[in-house]
Amino acid sequence: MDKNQPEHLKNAGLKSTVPRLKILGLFELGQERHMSAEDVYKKLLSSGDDVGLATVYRVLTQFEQAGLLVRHYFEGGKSVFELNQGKHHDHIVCLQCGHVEEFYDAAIESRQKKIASERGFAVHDHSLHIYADCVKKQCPYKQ
Amino acid sequence: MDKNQPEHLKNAGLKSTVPRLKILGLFELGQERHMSAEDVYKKLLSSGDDVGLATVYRVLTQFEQAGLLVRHYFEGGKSVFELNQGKHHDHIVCLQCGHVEEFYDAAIESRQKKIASERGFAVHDHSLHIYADCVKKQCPYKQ
DNA sequence: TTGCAAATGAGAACTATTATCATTTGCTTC
DNA sequence: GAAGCAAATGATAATAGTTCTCATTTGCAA
Ligand SMILES: [Mn+2]
Ligand SMILES: [Mn+2]
Ligand SMILES: [Zn+2]
Ligand SMILES: [Zn+2]
Repeated sequence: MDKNQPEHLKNAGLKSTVPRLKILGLFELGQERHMSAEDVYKKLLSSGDDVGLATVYRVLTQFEQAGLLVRHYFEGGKSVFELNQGKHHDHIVCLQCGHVEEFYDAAIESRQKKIASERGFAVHDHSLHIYADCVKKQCPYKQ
Repeated sequence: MDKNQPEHLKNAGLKSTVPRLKILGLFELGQERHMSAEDVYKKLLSSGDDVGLATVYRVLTQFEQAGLLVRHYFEGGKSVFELNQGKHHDHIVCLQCGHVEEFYDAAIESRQKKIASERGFAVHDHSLHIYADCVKKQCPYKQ
């Protein structure tokens, strides 16, 4: 595990507490890259860590504001978070199994900037979600 | 007002009822193109029409399933609906005033298809939302 | 008209999330 | 290391958006 976690928190202006370290750890060395608050909460519980759900929500929001995590609003109404690695990307979400795949396309990005500026908008950010079915892949829920 | 509304409903396999006609009317001749359930409910109330909130939600979902409306999930957690005019488009949302502008870009659309199919996904649909500030436009909330 | 399945409306229930507040914990200072 | 204290936590209440339940009403076909 990453011994610099307390530093990561300090650098972000957050004091190093048990719940924060556990949650950051889940993202830094977890197998799941995209997790909702509920996902995080359940993982903590099942690994015996006793963290309140309110704290999970609070910490996720703080991490987002501190730039440690990025939040996405996928369909379905719940926020999903992932480690902020400084590289913007967009997502393909499988409607059968929920599998999330990432992609980045410079052409799409530049078209967006162009379109927005032509129309007199100063872009803050954007979200591009492609909802699809895995056809060639292993999809645990589909066959 | 559109005298063919009952036909529109019939064609969609929905029987022509008072709440359905009122709601469809709001979208067909309303000034607001993108409306949430709450928006629709409030408009009905303020025009003296007594429709239950549950009915509004039910009817909006039925209209979506019937292909009369399209639903979008903008940030903020509430669904927004608009008349389905058969032309897919994406949205720029002003973070100051909430103004929504529509755009369509063939290059972006085809890049998306390409990316998804290269990775073995069969696209159902997608959403592209650009969050921005109106800089050249009239923004009632900004200045 | 009558009959009845379909639709509606009031309110309960549910889901995701935020707010409240008494208790606990991570530093700082002695 | 112990004391002090602001910041953080956790249990739970509250909120927002939406769906469910079920008794009553309505559209429409006979
Ligand atoms: Mn991602
Ligand atoms: Mn639109
Ligand atoms: Zn992008
Ligand atoms: Zn598009």
